[in-house]
Amino acid sequence: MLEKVQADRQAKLDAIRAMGIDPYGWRYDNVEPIPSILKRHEDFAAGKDANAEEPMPTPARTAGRIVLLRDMGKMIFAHLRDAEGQMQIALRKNALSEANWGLAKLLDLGDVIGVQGPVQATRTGEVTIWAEEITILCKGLLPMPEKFHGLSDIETRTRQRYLDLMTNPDSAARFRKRVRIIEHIRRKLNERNYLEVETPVLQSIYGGAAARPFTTHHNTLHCDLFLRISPELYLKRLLVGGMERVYEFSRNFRNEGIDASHNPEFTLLELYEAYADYNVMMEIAEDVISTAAAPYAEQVGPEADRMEADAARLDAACQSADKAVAAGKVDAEAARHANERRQAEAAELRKTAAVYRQAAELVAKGRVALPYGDTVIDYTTPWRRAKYADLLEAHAGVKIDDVPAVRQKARQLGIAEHKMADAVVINEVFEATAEPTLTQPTFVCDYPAELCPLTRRDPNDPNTALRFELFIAQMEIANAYTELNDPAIQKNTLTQQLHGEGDETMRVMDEDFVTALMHGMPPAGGMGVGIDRVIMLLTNTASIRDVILFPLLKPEVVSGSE
RNA sequence: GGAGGAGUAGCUCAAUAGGUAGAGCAACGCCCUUUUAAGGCGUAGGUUCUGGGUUCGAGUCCCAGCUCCUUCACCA
Repeated sequence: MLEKVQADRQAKLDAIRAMGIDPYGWRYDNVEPIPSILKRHEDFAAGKDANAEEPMPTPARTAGRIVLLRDMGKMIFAHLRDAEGQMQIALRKNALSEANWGLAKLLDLGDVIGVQGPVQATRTGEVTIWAEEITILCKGLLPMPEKFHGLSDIETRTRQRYLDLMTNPDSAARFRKRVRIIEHIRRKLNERNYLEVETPVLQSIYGGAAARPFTTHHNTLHCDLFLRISPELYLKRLLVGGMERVYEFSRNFRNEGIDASHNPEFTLLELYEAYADYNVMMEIAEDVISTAAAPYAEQVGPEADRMEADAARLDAACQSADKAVAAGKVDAEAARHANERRQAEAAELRKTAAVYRQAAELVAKGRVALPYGDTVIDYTTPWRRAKYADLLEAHAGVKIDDVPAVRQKARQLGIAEHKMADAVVINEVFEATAEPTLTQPTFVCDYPAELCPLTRRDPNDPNTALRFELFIAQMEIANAYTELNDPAIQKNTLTQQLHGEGDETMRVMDEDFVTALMHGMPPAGGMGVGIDRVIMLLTNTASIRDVILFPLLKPEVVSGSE
């Protein structure tokens, strides 16, 4: 079947070649983005250009992929989709050259073409390019996924992301948002005089985090190397060198489990600022994320409207299907099945719309609110700052320095505490009791010092480290320290290993890093921000795999490759 | 690694009790110059994820495996 479609398309491709046309096209200049054409026409039609010289209809030239095709014999309507929009084009036998019309009749869904012609609305009001000339830019040999439902199979959408992007505008829009959010963060940091730097992915000593690394090998150097689990120790070396404000959008690799919020390779923004501390990092985190969220908060209300309208449309489709069944035009069983699906989809839409509506109400009051799953996150600054010890006491009912009580609580929670160091037990209890409550943006401040080998201690309390983690929607979003710059203490904490931290996440001594500190690192604040998770939050996406273009999947087994 | 779910035409999905595997879209042929998921008539299209087993007969039941999803474990 697929072979037949492919053969049909190949035959058309050959026919195009026989006409002396290259079916794979060439450079095509002066292309106007489709949203721009639509906007131009809208402005013109609204009379904003009424005194302009431009004659109606206005000319346009654009290019895109054919995503809808209605061949009516001597006239063909098609929809062209480009990177950010979609519009109708009309191809008419009378309006095109003979060769162009011959080409038009050989077009298929999925082909990429260029079009030129006047823009004018149809009788029913759809803005359309009435083509005077078309150019084939690329012939597709394989069929596109279905035009209405698009591609929904999650595995195919991920493995063949190009199909997801070309058929699901929502998915394409999400990845564009990702790019814009990262641009926004970069701009914000540059405005603060930060330098974007690049540090090694291939490292002979891995550090800066507790995680299992991927290992690889360099052939001519005859040595094993690790893919970085964190850029931290390199960025701090730059502080020593006098680069006072540095950041890196750092792809890190951790050889650990995969789930909805963990991908083996992920993007961590790490930044370090000399003469700052973790309080400065809090301000930066708040500022950068809340201002990134702000433009999307404005769209929440309209999106709720759109979802409710879609749900109403599905209801209407159900009713017309019922009528068709009553009139005996449609198979009742098939209609019932289709209606069940429509109703389920409508119910889902309304549920989601209700959350958007709730967020929109907050936005109307001047707050920066976005939906995430079935809750609303309020990003309005300042964000809550809470002490680790206070949260532990509030949610676990134990004081942080009452170790026997903490251990008893751990046993109640089913944590095998007897082999764990005190600090590890405390953290287990914290994760089980306090973390699930952290839905709204919260800086959890001042961690047990033993857990934080790279963090400076509170001068008034050596058991407390000046560290915060930022939680939003129960996810750990950022992790920041007032950085430790005393080489003697640093060397000491790197050699300690806590019981219960896991054998394979050994702290590794990096002698050169300690040497760097001995040359003097200014006091500094540093932070890591889980960029993929920030994107998840701001795009209301439940799985990290949907915000990474090509997340890791197990390779498909090719038959006969053994 | 544990538990649960899914895998049917290129795509989106059906198949009631174990009894000839269907529909829409896409494709192919014909008609149609303002259509909107265009429409009409017709044609073709299947290793039901893979491999075993039970049975007169398996998409359906059993066993093993593969991939994906959810969840738990793991996870700075």
